[in-house]
Amino acid sequence: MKDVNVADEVLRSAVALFAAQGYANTSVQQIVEAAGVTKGAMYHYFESKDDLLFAIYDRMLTLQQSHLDEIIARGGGTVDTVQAACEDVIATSIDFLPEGTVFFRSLHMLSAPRQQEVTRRRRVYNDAFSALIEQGQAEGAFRTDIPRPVLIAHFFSDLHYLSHWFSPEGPEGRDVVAAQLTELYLTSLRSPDAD
Amino acid sequence: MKDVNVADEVLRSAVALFAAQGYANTSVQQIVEAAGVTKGAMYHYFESKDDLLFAIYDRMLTLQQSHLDEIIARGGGTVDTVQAACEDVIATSIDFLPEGTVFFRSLHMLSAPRQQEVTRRRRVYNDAFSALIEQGQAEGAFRTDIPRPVLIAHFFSDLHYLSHWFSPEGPEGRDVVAAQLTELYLTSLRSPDAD
DNA sequence: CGATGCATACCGTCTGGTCGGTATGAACCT
DNA sequence: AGGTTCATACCGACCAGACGGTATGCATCG
Repeated sequence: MKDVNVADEVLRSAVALFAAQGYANTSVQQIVEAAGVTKGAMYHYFESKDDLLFAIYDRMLTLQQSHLDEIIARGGGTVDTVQAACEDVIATSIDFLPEGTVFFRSLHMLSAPRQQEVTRRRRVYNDAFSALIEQGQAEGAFRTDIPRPVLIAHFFSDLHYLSHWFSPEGPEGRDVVAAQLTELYLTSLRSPDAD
Repeated sequence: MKDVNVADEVLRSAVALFAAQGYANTSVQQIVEAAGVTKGAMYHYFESKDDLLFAIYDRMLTLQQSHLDEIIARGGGTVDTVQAACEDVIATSIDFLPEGTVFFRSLHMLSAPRQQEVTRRRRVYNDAFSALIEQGQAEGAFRTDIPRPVLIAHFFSDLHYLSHWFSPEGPEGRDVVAAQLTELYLTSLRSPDAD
């Protein structure tokens, strides 16, 4: 009955601790204590500490991918699509702040082959976003005087930095901040000589 | 004669290793081996591993502060000042990419009191930048419909993310990227109804 | 000769991971 | 239905090694 529950609880605790203290600085003991289980139980579900970290990455990557797929499937007008995508992605990033922290900070702690897999799947995500913008450029809605990789990085930087300043207890709510950051980004992205 | 040299070499190696593998995942052994000295030598100059990390932070904070002081001292027209400041800060961040990586990632590894000091000095830096923008807002050059903390975060996010995508071997040089990111930021920052 | 600048050997602690064992319960045989 | 078997879920004591840090010793220099 606790079958899934234990693994889930361990993952939950691991995310919180990794985000707060970093992967290398968090011991397996701490994790299992926080999860209220024993080390034996944990090692029954995960092969190693590395395995545990990868499970977190896998979850996030899957979530990210399905999320973007859905957005693209919605399709429609390009500029509006990009705007909706940005707001959506930012809002989701806020919902998963601790996961995001781990996601961005702990790549180099993974074993080499897993690092490669994560990088590969991340690139897929990146490319999908890049394609959205390229489409907008083709329609003349987005500026083309700045290399697309820079435009992409300029957006992802906002996601990445969220955990360093955004607080759920802060004055602005999730959706407000998502809208504000999107507004800033789209303003800089729009073609100067658009309609 | 090697007085300063040893401590310097150790710091250099530490920055490179901390940036590449993280603080907690880097052993003192690795650092001294990379620096070509012994552990005894290192502990002659630094009290602890924590001390070593703090020395890196101290260097960066000092550099940052003097840098911003200089920019502000230059003064002049607000919008141009902000633009120059942005380009300058981004370019400098590129020059110190590994240091920046450590600077952003390893705060929570410092001992509590030192963490506070770093946070305090960081806030000073932040506030100075915020004041620059406030001035621009007062002159009607910058938008006021979005909270200033969000505007600030939107800028610092670019700095923070640099180490995740910028490569000195990439197609664009340091100054070009600095100019492009500044252009993007200032476009989103400018008041919609400016001259 | 004392102080500085190191080298070397060593220590206690904590880490990720292992391993023998047990409780539980479903499946199967008779 | 009662007994046997077997897999799964889990426990908790334990280990080898790596870690940060220290103590001691020695060479050099002023």
